Amino acid sequence: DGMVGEEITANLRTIRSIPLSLSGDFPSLLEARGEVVMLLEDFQRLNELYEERGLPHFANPRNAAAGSVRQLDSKITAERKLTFFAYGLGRFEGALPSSQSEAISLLADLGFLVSSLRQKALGIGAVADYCADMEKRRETLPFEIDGCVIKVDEISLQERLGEKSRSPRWAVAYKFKPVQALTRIRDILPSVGRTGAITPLAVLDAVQVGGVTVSRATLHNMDELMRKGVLIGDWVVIQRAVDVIPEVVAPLAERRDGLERPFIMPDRCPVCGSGVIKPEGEVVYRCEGLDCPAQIKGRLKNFVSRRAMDIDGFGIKLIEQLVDSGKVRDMAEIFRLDAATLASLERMGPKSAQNLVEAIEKSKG
DNA sequence: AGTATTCTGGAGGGAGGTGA
DNA sequence: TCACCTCCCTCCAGAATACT
Repeated sequence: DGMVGEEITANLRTIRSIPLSLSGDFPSLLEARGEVVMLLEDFQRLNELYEERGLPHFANPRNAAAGSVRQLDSKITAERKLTFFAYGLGRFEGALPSSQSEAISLLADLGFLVSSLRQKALGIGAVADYCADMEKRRETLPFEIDGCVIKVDEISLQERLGEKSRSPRWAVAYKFKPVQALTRIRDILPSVGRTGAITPLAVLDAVQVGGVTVSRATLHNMDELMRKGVLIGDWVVIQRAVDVIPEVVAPLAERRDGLERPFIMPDRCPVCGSGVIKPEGEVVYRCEGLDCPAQIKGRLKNFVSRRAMDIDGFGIKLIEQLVDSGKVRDMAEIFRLDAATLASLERMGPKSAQNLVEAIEKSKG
């Protein structure tokens, strides 16, 4: 996140397209930004190798590349064969290029691999043509892509445009149409989140979409479900929104056989049995229960996963046990657990329980 | 009024813990 | 030692909410 992260230098040194020394007239300080990818050819070869070794296949190049970079043993990373494409400059000391395209040419001169598909386009028409052309050529490329990045070329204009909190205003992604697939909705379940929001969740017949097995998809809320007109038992088109989140696009009404039935929002929370209300002006239905285990677990999970508390090995499973046994309803209560409960936790044995006990003892100090 | 941020959902895969 | 399990992290759309 800019402050905390993983040390992957040793792994990156195994990537051949990252030069270990720069060539030509290089600046005194250079931060090369880019992307690590696994070429389709290398992905296929890797899976063949794993096949020979009797190991499971990798599902897709993107996750295989992400996992390879995180390896603790760089020998494994070296074997995976990754490729690095440089696409921009970060910190820099020296004669700064005046445009994005010059910056990329500079990176190439210094010995970095840069994309040969990049192109300068004058005007939005040329940009649109380029994107359309790339979408056509998508299947023939040596790596998977899901779109194009369009950048303002002149650095002075980039500086005038500035940045938003997480992304610059001078660059935008154009995403291709997502890959779609057909499957059937087995059931729609009401799922209770940490805020009590009850979300209709489609349980699907598992189907492959863009290198991933999809078996569940959120329908967000009742309005969204009604707008799409989805029934339990429907054949539906699904897609991965921008290649990540599974989404139900639309039902195929012509495939209905009359056995489909609508999802009805329960009037009692499926987890705690409390009433379900739809607050005025809101889209979501909510569980009214103050002690709803689903909400408590959700809140505690969220709290822990955001590392608000620095307890090593503090397990979600342990939280669930504490909530299920009725011993804990919020974070503060964890620190007020009585001696008998702590003792029984310690007897449970798992390291996470002992870590928790230790953390609580420390907090009392 | 318009823009930014936060929250929520699911899947894949690595790391590390657990138990036989 | 090995198989299995849990957890974490990442991605982004849509809704709600916060901020300018």
